[in-house]
Amino acid sequence: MQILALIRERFATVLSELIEDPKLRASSLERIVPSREPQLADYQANIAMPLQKPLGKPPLEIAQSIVDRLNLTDICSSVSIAGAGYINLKLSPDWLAKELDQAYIDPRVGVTSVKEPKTVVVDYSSPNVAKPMHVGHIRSTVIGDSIAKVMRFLGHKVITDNHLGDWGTQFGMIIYGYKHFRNEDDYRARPVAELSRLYRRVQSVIAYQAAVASIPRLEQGVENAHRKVQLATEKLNAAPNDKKTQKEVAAANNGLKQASEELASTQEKIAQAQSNPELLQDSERHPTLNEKVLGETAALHRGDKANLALWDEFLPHCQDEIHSVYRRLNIVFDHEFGESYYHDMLPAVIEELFAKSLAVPSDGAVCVFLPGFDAPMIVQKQDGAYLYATTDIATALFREREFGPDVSLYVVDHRQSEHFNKLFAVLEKIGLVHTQFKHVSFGTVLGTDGKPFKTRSGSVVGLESLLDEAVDRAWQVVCDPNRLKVAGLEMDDAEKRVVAETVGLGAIKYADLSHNRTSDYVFDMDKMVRLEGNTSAYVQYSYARAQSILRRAVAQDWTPDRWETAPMRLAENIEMSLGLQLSRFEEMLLQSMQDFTPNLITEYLFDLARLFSSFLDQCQVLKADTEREAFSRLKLTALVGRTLKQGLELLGIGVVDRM
RNA sequence: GGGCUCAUAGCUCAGUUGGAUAGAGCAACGGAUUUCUAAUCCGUAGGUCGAAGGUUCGAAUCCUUCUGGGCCUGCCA
Repeated sequence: MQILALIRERFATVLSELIEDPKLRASSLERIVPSREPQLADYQANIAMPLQKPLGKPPLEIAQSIVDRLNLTDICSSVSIAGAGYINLKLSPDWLAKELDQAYIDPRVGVTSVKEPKTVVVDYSSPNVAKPMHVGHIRSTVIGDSIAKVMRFLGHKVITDNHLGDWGTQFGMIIYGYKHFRNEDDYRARPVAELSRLYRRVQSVIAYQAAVASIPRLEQGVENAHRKVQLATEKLNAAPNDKKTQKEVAAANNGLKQASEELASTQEKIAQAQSNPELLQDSERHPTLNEKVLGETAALHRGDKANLALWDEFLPHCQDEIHSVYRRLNIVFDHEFGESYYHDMLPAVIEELFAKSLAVPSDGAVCVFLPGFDAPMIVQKQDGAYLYATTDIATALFREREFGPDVSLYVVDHRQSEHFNKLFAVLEKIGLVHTQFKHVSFGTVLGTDGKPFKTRSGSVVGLESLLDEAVDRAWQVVCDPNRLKVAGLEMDDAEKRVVAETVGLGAIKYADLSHNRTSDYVFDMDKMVRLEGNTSAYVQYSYARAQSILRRAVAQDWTPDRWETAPMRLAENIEMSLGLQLSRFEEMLLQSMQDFTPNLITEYLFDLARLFSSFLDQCQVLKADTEREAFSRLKLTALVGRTLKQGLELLGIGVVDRM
């Protein structure tokens, strides 16, 4: 149901008589929007004011001439002019009720399929398989999954692909660790845990060695910063009132502070590592470990039999682990073409780049220089190894052959935006002009300390235990015996488990999706499982209340077949508001996919749930004055429930009938 | 140095692409209940939209400058 589109059509016929310039007409139509002032209007047209100059008439006069020609009598109960020239529309409750009657008999709750479906590839999640998954992975996974679901629901042909990091340096780490540090018994008993331990062990030695190696550079940096401060201070003494010099001193001091802090924190890391005898011993016995690991990786890529055999052996275990997470999150991909899948195609990529005069040798590496970028895109290293940029090009070429997408989305965090800008520039030069590439970037997941989770440093909470914790807390709140008793819900343990799982996982997903994806977001378990306010639990709870009423209706013999065919009526203001919100479901979905912002969906669902609560507060459903009224309200309740369920489903969040 | 990005209520965040008096949630305060599930509803209070200019009918939103964070910046992904 697209009421806005219908209203715009009506305006379009009028505007074609008043405005000659087609561009001006189009921009005017876009100024017809859902009202920002629900008290005054349902929809508003802000078109008269900007036409003041082009038409050379006062806005109120323009607005009046538009209103005079408009034919909206079937749709609207009132069309009025207000303020500086706003045209305010109020929908007719009778007309809206009929539209909702139509939506009700539609399994898609009134959402039509797009007229021109596009083939859309969504690349999301894409973890490195050998590293344990952590909170940092959740954004790409949850946001990407939701975008894919919504696009598919809207009628597009969607292909999801989990671009697994199954071929990178981390395998060199595990292979090296396996060769030197493995505990055979542990490996046999629990391969994934052992591999993960090996990864961490190797990784921490490399981090330690890198920290030690960086000390001279950091010390030099502090010294340089000192000198800068001295120079700037002397300059300031010579000219105490020069503002530019004052700034220089401040900047120099700031630089010194930063350099000192970096040195101090690195020294602290080293000190911490040195209190760990096992790590020190590893480091002594395996100097320059990073190079050795790169050597193992290079050997793997060269086709070294032993390493390849190990890779073949490790990969299924690693995949099992991440698949168990996806199973739990209820996420299924169409494809999982990991990086390794493209390995054989990489030489051809380099050849093609040379053939098209895009690539040039530089400092022993192969680079693509691009206008507007300081640094080139490096596609082959000095040692001959390929990089993720190379793989990304190969992937895009493969997807072009295989799927021929109109749109290709990369749901990856914002730190890689420059990489994608370069990638898209290269792809265009190669000739992939048919596809619209888009980096759907998102902010960093921060800890409660406000600092980003860093894959390579410190102890990171594993994703699995995080999910466990959320479910655990959901259980404590939702399945509290006192609460269930008061609510009159008797649940066995099996039902409780389902409820806790649904609410707990929903909390994590919803918290993520409800933030504007472009901003950084603080992962705070305490807040998201509090189950109050703008949370998944509130929306899920509203759904459960709706189901409860429908159950009670059946119990008093008001089965759906009796009221489903009855006409809906939007008599009370709150019913009208609720109906209006229901009618905007499709518009909202289209809006949210315009720039791929799922937070519009959570916002919509939260608003819908709140309106529903107000409705239940103000209107009796089962004890309505007349049966006719009760039937209408039952229908409204059912439609709210279905819309909530459908909306949550598009976010990858489930519902339960009782909670 | 260059580039990207962010700054909105005490806290966490929205803000429909430039529209009317800047909105929610949490926290605070005051009301409502023999509940169709109170995980609720209604209300009060809380703001120099980081700062200063500019663009125009109109700016949190656009342009410039400044301040302060975050990120990226040739051989990780």
